[in-house]
Formats: sequence, structure tokens, C-alpha cells
Amino acid sequence: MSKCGRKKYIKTNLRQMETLDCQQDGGVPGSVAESESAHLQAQTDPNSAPTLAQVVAIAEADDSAESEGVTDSQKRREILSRRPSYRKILNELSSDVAGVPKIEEKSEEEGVPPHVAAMAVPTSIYQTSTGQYIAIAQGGAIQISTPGSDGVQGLQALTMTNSGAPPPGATIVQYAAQSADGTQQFFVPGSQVVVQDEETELAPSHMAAATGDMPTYQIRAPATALPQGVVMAASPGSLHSPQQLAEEATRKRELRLMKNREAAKECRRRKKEYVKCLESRVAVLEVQNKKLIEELETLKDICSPKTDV
DNA sequence: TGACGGTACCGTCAGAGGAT
DNA sequence: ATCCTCTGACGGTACCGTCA
Repeated sequence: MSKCGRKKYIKTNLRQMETLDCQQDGGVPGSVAESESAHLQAQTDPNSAPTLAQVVAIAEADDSAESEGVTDSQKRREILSRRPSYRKILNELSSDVAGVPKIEEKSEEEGVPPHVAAMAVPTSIYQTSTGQYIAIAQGGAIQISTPGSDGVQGLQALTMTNSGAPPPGATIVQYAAQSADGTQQFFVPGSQVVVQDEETELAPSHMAAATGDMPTYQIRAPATALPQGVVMAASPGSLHSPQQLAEEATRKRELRLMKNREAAKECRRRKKEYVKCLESRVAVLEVQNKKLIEELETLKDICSPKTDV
């Protein structure tokens, strides 16, 4: 069996087990977090109460199953597929239970390298295929930062001096991984192109370029020899030819994929945090349970002292 | 040492649900 | 109605430990 086949086999078995659990004790199948936490609870403390999310999910599952007599797995899956986000769950938990930390709303700067965040409050952060960060601030300022370099050293601020308010939809910055001549290019508002320059030639006056070991960037007019494979940012209204439409679609797809990539990362981070919180809660409840059992034993001894016969 | 199992992580897709 | 965000599911890869 191939690795993937094996993995799929394991996953299938896991799902079957989850379904069994669901039938036995009201667990929710198809939910990794639920199965993980349920498994954790079974391992550590079978007496501990289900989480708030589990309670909600169980209640929903029971209601739907009882009222409709759901047997069709597809329908069941549809009913059970959606659950509150980890942030919501944990925040609910935190309001219910003292000591459970809230999942903080991740601020814009949080996921950004310090040498970028320290310079300005960016509105958009992008990471290039070479690991560099591009931050676009409110005023149109573009910051390009190389991770690994410390502090401000790795940052070049390219401040755009947009005259007046930018046109609607013109805040798109496009990044082309590498053009034919091996340079990196970014498209910025105002139909200009930011081009990474391999030689450290002097930049035009409207641009601030870093020097030394850091790559330099130039802002050029796109009309000047637009390299192959580069797609210009354009407002949808100006698209006419099928090629332009296709390019726009590609650009949108890339943007969506990039956003989804980041969202998935963030989601996993929250999930890990959520699981950690559940684990710590289990530990606390275990201790509480142990204390209560000891207390009960003590009280039993006091209330019913042994009599010699 | 190579095969294998387990685990962690990532990117992508699909779909639900909220926001506008 | 449309767009956007979030998250489960899936496939892929890398890494580590164990075993023959």
C-alpha cells in the first residue's frame, strides 16, 4: 500500500471510529478537533464534561437526528459539517470558565516580521516566493523586507507619492515572481511598476532604493518594455480582450489562493491554541476531580465511622 | 540500511455562513 | 445576490523512530 493509500485508510478508519463514538456517546464525526479532544478526554479523564462546543454539537446532532430520523450519511454530514470557529468556541469557553484564555484577534502587525511592523501600520502584507515581505500602508507606502536580516537593515521603504486620492480599485499591488530577466517586479497603484534591480544603478528621484547588499527596486512606467509573464493590475472595467479577462481571472485566483493560504495557516494556529486550551482544561478538571473524590472520602469517614463488632 | 508506521505541516478545494 | 472568511477534508512531503 502506498503512503497515501495507507493514510487514507487510516483516515477512513478514524472516521468510522468517530461515527461509532457519535452513535455511542453523541460525539460529532468529521470534526478533527472534536475527535481529538474527545480522544484526549477518554485518555485522561473519562468523567470530565464535554466542551461547550461538544455540548452544542451534540445537542444539535441529537435534535436533528431525532426529529428527522437521519440515516443518510450525506445528509448527516451536511447537518454536522458546520461548527463554530475555534475563536468563538474558545471565547465562549473563556466567558464560561475562568482561567481559559481568549484567542486574541490577531492584529495586522502580529504576523509580520518585526522589521516591517516597526516602520508603519500596513494594511496589506504579502510574502514573495523568495521569502521577502511586502507591506502596503494606508498612504500607498510600500515596504519590502527580507526576513532574517535584523531590524531596519533588511527593509527598504518605497514611498509612493500619490497625488490626491487613489482611484477606486487601484490599491492592487501585483507581484510577479520573476520576470524573464531574473528580476522581481511589483505593480503598485498609479499604473507603475516596482522592479527589483540586480545592478545597483541609481534610482529615479521619485524612489528611495536601498543600497549595499540589499536588492534595489525601481519604479518604472509599465510602458517601458513590460517583461514577459507580467500581468498588469487593471480595473475590471478596462478589460476587453479574452486574454485580459483570462489574466484578470488568473490574478484573482492567485490572490484568492494567497489569502486562503494565510487563512489556513491562521486557522491551524487557532486550532492548535484551542486544543492546548482544552488540554489545560482537562488537567485542571482532573485535579479538581481528584480533590473532590478525596474530599468525599474524608466526609464519608467522618459521617460513618467504622464500628467494631 | 531500507522499509514502514506515525506525526506534523503545508497548500488547495469545497462548502457553510456571515457581511455587505 | 455576491463576496469574503473560516474550516473540514484531502493529497503531498518531510522527518523521526522502530524493526528486520
